[in-house]
Amino acid sequence: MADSTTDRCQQTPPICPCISNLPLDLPSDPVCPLSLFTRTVGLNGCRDAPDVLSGRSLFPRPEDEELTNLNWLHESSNLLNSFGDPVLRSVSPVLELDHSDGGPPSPSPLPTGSATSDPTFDLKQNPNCKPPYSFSCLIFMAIEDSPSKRLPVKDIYNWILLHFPYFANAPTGWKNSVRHNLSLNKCFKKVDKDRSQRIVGCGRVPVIRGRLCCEL
DNA sequence: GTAATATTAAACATAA
DNA sequence: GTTATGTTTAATATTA
Repeated sequence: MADSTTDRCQQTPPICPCISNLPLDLPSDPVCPLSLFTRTVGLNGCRDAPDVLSGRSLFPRPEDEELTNLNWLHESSNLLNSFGDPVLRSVSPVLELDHSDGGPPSPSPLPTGSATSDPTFDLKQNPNCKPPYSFSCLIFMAIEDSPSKRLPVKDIYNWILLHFPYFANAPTGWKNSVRHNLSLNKCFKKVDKDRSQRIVGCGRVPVIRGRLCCEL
C-alpha cells in the first residue's frame, strides 16, 4: 500500500463540525416509507460523538450495543434538514446546495477555507486535498442529500465526485472503500429496488444507530 | 502497549 | 465475457 499519509493535507482533523451544529431534537423511530428499513440516520467515524451529544439519552439502548449502531443519529427523520443546507454547504468545498426548487445542486466555489473549520482543508490552495471526512460521512451526506434519502452506489460515487474533486484524480480504490463501507457499516442498509419507486437500481439508506458522525 | 476505528487493497460471488 | 455491485477478509495507520 502506498503511503497514504503523504497525500493527506490534514494531519489532525478537527472534530465533527457537522454534529456540533446538530439540533438534537430527535423524534423517535421514524420508519422509512419502504417499511422494510427503519430509517435511522447514522454515520460512523466520530469518536467524539458521545461528547458532542452529551446530555442526550442516546446510549445505551439494547439494540445499540454494537459499536456501529447509530440509531442515535438516525432518530431524526430529517437529519440533514436539521443540519440545514448550510451544513452541506459547509462540508462541500465546491458546492452551495440549493435544493429549494428540488433541482440538482449547482456547483459554486466557496470562499477560501470555508469548507470546514479545518484551516488545512483549503480547496483553492489544495484542489486535490483529501476531504477531512470519513467515507462513512461522505456516504451519509450523499444519501441524505438525495430527495428520496436513498441512492444507488453509482450516484453515491457521483455525489462524492461532484462535491469533492479530490476523488476525480484519486486512485479508483476509493470506490472500493465506499462499497466496503456500505457493506460493513451497519449505518447503511440496502434497499430492494423493487420496493423503491424513486430510484433506478438498488439503493442505500443511511441508518443511524450508534456512534456515527463525521470525522473532521 | 492495547483496543477501537478508519482506510486501503484484494478476492470472490452475483446480477445485469 | 464484461462490468458493476456487494460481501468479506486482511493489513496498516491513527487515535484515545
